[in-house]
Amino acid sequence: MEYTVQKLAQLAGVSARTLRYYDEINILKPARINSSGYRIYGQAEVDRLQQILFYRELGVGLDSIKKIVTAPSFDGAMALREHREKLLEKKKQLDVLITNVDKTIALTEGRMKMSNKEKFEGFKKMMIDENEEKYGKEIREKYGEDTVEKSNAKVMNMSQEDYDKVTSLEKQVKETLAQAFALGDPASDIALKAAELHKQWLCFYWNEYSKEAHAGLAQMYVDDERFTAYYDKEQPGTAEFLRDAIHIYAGMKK
Amino acid sequence: MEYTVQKLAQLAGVSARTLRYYDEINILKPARINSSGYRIYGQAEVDRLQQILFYRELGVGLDSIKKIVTAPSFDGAMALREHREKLLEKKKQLDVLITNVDKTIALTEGRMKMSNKEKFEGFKKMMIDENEEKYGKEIREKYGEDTVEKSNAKVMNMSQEDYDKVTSLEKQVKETLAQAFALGDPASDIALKAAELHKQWLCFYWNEYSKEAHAGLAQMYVDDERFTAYYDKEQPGTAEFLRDAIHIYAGMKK
DNA sequence: ATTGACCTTCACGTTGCGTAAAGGTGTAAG
DNA sequence: CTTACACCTTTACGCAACGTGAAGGTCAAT
Repeated sequence: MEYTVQKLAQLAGVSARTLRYYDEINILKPARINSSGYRIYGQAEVDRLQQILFYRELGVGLDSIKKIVTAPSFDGAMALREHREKLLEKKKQLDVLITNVDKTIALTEGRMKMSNKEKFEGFKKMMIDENEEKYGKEIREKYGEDTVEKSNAKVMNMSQEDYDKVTSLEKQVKETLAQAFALGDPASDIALKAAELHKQWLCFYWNEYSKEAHAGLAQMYVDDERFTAYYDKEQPGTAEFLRDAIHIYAGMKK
Repeated sequence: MEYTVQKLAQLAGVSARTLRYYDEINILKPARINSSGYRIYGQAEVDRLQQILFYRELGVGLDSIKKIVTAPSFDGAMALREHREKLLEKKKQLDVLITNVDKTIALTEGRMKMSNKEKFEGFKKMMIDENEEKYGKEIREKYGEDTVEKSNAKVMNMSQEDYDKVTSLEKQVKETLAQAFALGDPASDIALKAAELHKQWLCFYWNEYSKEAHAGLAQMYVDDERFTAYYDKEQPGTAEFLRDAIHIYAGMKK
């Protein structure tokens, strides 16, 4: 059986252009060229194309595929193992990305208007963490502890104070909330104190504060499992308790 | 504070070329150009670059970033949700790829020389499954059942019989093995029958058979958790039992 | 005046094809 | 025999996001 470009393309489910390209880069040459200059492929080429597509399906680059299919003695397993590592790396990166996107979505969904500054803080922190992980040891060995510390401080120095404040507030909210939860009354002074601290914390992220928005966010803490999980981590029911306290604090429960 | 390209580049951890490119595509213009034609960036540009890098870190394309940062009223959350979907898709694809690469590695590691034909069989089956999933409904509605069936048959007809045989053999091996395992003796007739069937099955993948290789593969079933998991799925210990049976069948245990 | 480290604008290379453009070929129908 | 239409060919630009020179101007210090 012999095939022209179009026929083979249809058979294999690729475009004719792809076949011409494969010809061009010497990865799949036609069996022969007929008198009119048409590319004619035979069974061997069909088989070879299958191989190529097989590896392509695995995400292997064409140049690597070339090595694999042109040199039959080439260690395909090694190439695949290397490729596997790359895939795993990519997947890890994707997981990080998805997590971050999730976080960002969670923030924007809460109608929080995170200032650019804060956005960058998180971003920089992320970068620092990554740099630490990747190059931390190497750099520390080369330049000593001090330089690294200074470098990190420099990257972070823009509003380190703000960051510290918000972190501290977050901690206070959690502690106060835990105490209030132990008492069990969302209308108690300490519960309202927790709500107040939560408002302060919130004001680091929101440009304008309103009782309605605050109450809405509190409700979302209960409705959205991501937030619920965060608040209920220590004590199940905390998210609900916080919502009630905030609703009372915001005067939403009459 | 004002920055030249290089300074800003260093501050933000990108290349000067990147900044010039961002200028070129109108995603980040310098605050002004000085008398010598140098790009001069100010605080606002620094902030904007942070935004850009933030989204870039999330894997968002530059054109999408452009929309997000140039139109402040643009729904960033929606863009992010869409982006999230893309990421999840990619991840799923990656998982499939990794699984397939794993399988292929497992095969080559087992020194199985899967013929191209068989490789392609698997490949085609994969493609058919995918096509079915994606377009099956649409195509069926358009062309009716028959056409689809014929089309699938056509793609598969190359060695459908071989495929059927090997599938049937695989089933027989599993069943015989289960029976033998219930008796508990890897030297029993039925256990050796399972080993024999396993050899037949194996011969569909291997070009040449040797007792040593067969025994080696059997050992790998125990050593490599991927295989162990496969054989132990119904009854834990089956992989080990099969290894013993094959070793006896191959005359490796005296 | 001369380095050397900056800056500028082209402009080509990367990957895996898609997509015309401009023209030749094969075959069936009018 | 012409016409139509589907197929084939080569050539070449376009895509994303820059990397990497090349050729030449600028700035500060020596």
